[in-house]
Amino acid sequence: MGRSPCCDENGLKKGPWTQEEDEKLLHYIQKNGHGSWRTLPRLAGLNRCGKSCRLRWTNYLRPDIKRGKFSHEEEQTILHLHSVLGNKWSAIATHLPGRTDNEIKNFWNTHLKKRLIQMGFDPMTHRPRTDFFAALPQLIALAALREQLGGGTAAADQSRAGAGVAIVQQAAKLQYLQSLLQSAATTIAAAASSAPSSYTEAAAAAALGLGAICSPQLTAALDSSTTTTAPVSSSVDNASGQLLACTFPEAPVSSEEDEANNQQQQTGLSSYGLSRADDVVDVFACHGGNSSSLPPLTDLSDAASNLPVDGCMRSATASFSFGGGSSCSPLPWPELFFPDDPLITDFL
DNA sequence: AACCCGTCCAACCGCATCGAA
DNA sequence: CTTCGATGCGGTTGGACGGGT
Repeated sequence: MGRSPCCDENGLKKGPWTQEEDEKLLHYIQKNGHGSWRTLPRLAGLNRCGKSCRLRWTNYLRPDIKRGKFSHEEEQTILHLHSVLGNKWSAIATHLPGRTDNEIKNFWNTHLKKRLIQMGFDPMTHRPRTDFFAALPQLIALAALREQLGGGTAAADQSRAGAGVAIVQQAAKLQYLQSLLQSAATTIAAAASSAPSSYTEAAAAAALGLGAICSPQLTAALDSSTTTTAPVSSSVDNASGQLLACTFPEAPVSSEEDEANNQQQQTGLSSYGLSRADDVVDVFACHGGNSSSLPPLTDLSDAASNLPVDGCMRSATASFSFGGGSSCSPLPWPELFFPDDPLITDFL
């Protein structure tokens, strides 16, 4: 229970390791193994605490350490495993031979986390963040429009009475809806274009779904290159929004399965599942999967169950419920613009 | 050339966990 | 069962470095 006092001891060197120290440590471990880290520094002739020696060995000197940039596959593995395991860096590291937990942690904090945030994903939950401000320009414009059209006094209303005003108001409402939907679809498509492939299928599918409502052109553009029965997860090409096949080379299902399942159930961490087929794992498992699949990582099944049978669309759309949950209104303050319109209110 | 700022990453710190006494 | 030492793990820090102004 108690804390190790080793690093509190005075007189022990701290800070960066010198080449001489490295050589001593490497030499000793190669000859004797590390044995007890506590006694190792003394036996190896190092003025360091055992903890520091262990860290230096595991993170730097170990001969099987892989150096250099993370490959795309490694990135995908990290993203996926993090969505399942959370910040269990050591557990994640066991699936990436030659990579240390420290290295993965650093890579996550400096690259992947930021990228997810930029894409509008919550890096902890791997779910889209609610961003009310995305629709703010439309809200402001519509508020101004509404003010002009019918937001004034009763007298003013009377003076504008007539079918003409009503028609214009309806047109404004429709414009508002289309504007918001278009904006959402475009945002998703843009996010997908810079996304790691783990995320792009959901984004593309969600954009497709929204596009179907608001923009036939966008829908056609996305749909023409979408293969809804693709056997593996897909990604969206940066330039064109085309869906590209992308396999997932790790098979991270292991002893952590139980823990992962628990975590999924507790937090609804991810919008995608995990399935296995001949050492190729679907990042999204949105095409049916098989019996060994982990259960869905999302608690958004309500939203998903209302959608077409296509599994991909289901999981993807579930993950892109813009309100941040199935029970929330996906758009901010609908009552502001459609106070008396139950249809619109329900829709929103 | 000097400064600023952001990024990267090795290393540290402190808590958690495990196992032996 | 309790205590305590050893180790593991995750969060955080701080220095090196590079690019921009």
